Amino acid sequence: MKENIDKQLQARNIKPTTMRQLVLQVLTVQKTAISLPELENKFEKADKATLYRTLKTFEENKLIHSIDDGTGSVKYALCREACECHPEDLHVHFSCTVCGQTYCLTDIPVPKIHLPAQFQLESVNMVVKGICSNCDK
Amino acid sequence: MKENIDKQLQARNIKPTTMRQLVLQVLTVQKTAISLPELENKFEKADKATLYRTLKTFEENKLIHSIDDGTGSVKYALCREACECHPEDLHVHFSCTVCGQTYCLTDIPVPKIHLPAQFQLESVNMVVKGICSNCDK
DNA sequence: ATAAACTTTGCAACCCGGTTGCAGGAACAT
DNA sequence: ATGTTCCTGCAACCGGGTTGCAAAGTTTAT
Ligand SMILES: [Mn+2]
Ligand SMILES: [Mn+2]
Ligand SMILES: [Zn+2]
Ligand SMILES: [Zn+2]
Repeated sequence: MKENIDKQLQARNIKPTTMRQLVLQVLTVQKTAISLPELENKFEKADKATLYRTLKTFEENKLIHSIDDGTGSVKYALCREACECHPEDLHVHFSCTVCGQTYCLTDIPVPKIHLPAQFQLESVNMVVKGICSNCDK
Repeated sequence: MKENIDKQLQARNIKPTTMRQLVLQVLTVQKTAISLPELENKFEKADKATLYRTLKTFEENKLIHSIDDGTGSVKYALCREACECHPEDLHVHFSCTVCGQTYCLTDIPVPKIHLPAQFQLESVNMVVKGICSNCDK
């Protein structure tokens, strides 16, 4: 497992420090996207700023992507191995209004949009809000 | 003009106080979506809390809709006259990474998404980021 | 091996958008 | 006129995010 973690980091040109290994471990176990405050709570004693910068580093190197789900805190989730976070790589996200979980709908690509003349697309954030399958029962 | 402002308020069952008339006036003139801090700056001396509650009232009564464009502050824009903010009523938004303006692309409806089983849709926030026609020159 | 240079971490402080409690004032109904 | 409800202004607070800085750790050059 540790092996794998380090490989992932190296594949994205991120030096495998202890802190980064731990954070990536959490992100790997995690099934839904996680916010900075939530990440903080996963550790007994961890510094917000360090975690913050760790996430920034991960994001810059496209190990993770961020989702603004409108809940007030940005969430983060692992990218697929080959992801370069280009517009074609993007998928839809789902934010549950009951449990607050945010899901990567990796099978659902963001639909192409035909923009008005002279508008240039760089990226898209598409978040569906509703009730997730866990809360639907 | 004042006439019109009051009519719009009454059409949404909002009592036309001075504050509300002024805010709606600003929102009507405004061509792009506006945030609470930006709205504050449109007035010499205005109370943030009052403006905040005014926007909330407007939103609850579907006179305006909110857009979370990921810039850190929620933006607001007028709804079309008949808008009920149902999923079918929603349109795509565009946030310019150069000038920071957020546009309502009212002609571009949010594409229908086929969610996984047991996921119930309530609403959608779709924001395209890029360079707007003004900044494209 | 030692020193210099660079990177990462931890702590504290700060910024800012958003939100709430409360008291005074305006509008409305009786 | 009196009571009730709604609106406004002020102040304080909250929480996520961000930064400066010095200590600790790592890498590179001598
Ligand atoms: Mn995702
Ligand atoms: Mn809009
Ligand atoms: Zn749920
Ligand atoms: Zn622009």
